[in-house]
Amino acid sequence: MAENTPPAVTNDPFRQIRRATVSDAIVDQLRGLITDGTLKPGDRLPSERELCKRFDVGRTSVREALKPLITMGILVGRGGSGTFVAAESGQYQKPLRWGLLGGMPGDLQNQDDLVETRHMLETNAAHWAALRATAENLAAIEATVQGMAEYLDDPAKFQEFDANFHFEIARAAQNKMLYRLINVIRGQIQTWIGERLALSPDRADILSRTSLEQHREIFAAIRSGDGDAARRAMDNHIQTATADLKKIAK
Amino acid sequence: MAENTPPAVTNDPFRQIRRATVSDAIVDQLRGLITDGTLKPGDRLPSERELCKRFDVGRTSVREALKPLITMGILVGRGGSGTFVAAESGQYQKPLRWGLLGGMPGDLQNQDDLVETRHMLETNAAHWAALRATAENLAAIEATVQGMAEYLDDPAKFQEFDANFHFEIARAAQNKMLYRLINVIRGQIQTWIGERLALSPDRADILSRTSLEQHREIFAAIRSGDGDAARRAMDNHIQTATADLKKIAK
DNA sequence: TTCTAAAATTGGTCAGACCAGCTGGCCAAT
DNA sequence: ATTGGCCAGCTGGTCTGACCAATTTTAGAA
Repeated sequence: MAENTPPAVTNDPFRQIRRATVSDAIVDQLRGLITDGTLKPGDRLPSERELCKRFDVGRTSVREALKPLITMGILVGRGGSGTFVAAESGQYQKPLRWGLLGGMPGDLQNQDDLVETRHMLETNAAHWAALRATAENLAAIEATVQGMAEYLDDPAKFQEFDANFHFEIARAAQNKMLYRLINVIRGQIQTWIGERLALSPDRADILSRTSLEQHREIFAAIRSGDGDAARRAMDNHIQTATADLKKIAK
Repeated sequence: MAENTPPAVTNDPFRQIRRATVSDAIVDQLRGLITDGTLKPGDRLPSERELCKRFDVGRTSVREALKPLITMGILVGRGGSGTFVAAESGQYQKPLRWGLLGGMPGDLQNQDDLVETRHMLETNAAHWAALRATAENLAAIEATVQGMAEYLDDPAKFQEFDANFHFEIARAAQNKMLYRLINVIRGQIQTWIGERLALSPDRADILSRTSLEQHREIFAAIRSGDGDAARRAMDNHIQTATADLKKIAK
């Protein structure tokens, strides 16, 4: 593994001197306003020209402060209308994706890392979901299972409910950090599944039926509050699903 | 948990339209050049004025493309010198931290999520490390254990080797994605440990001795290639360490 | 050759301008 | 009263040109 620059322990008393640039200071301030709730999702920021006057800086600096926040999905700029605080769900997706997958060539080893990490995250999510799921969580999960059953013959719809099933479990685990991770990694997995399935659409049907049965088992375990059973069920599901999809690749 | 906007399944035939901006296109292109290795860490980008001519756009657009990459730590701008590709470790640290911790708010729920996620990541890392550690990995891990033993009376040094112990295990798991996650989360945990330990420095000594013993057990399990034992040992270590630190908080 | 001071280069910032798209109000036609 | 077109004003996106401070390079002096 490359990934040098290990722990990077800095005992150096001569720290780096970095005078804050104007735009970075504005970034920090805006981030603070968002995290402390002064600016809530959907709120509209003052116009750039207005911010120039408020901060007493040039418009360049304001824009260069807004730009990173926009690129990372924390703000959204709508030309002609204004700049708005993005929905919370979008505020972490892009940086997380960049951080996890960024700078990594899409080679095979990487694919394996992805699948393995996903396995770890989702089995644990199932475990915690079994212990913590609320009534609403259970209802939401059950709804996705029913959706899958209903659309057994519509691969696109089926996959949609399949994905939602996993999302709802991640949500039921009541760990925001875990939810975010699964959300992002699941996105990658989903495209991978799509590629594989496109190779032999005829297989999709039988895979779906197996998958549905496994989802039912997972849900049953979660509903019964049995954390270990939920973990095992999810483990079993992911193992077989991954294996099946890899077989298709051949 | 807030985090609404679940899977965001849009069957709406009237999709959102968004025109691409110039700077975003440049961002994508630059990220591509970095990902595919055309631009390697340490490389110097053409000057902004040069990029203007290459892309045939205004300097504003070039700068607004560079700014997000700089803010996320993928590039570093040195005034008077140029803009450079950051070291690989810097390319995922900051984005990951932003995405995972969404600012840096130290609210309680967040802290629990952090500890729980860390537990999941590290126990799995130990498991895989036991199955995959190379001779070099084992040597590196052992070195950190020896370092801890040597600096039992120097809390700062001890913590440093402690942290490196966990980093080396993460590395030995041979999963780059997992390594990055642990790297970032460990950073947060480390500051948390520091805070707690500062509250009662006298406790540090006895905690260190217990910790060292547990590290030895983890290492032994990894060296023997027993994945389950390694997971249990790491689980035990983290559980007790977390509990002890939380007690200090009182 | 070595040292030093000037010149060129670079990122950071500002100001002013223009464009395309959005918003909201006004008004005529229905 | 509702609809649809129209227009003026505002907003973000982009471009240009300029200045500053820090750095790098160069050229000249020793």
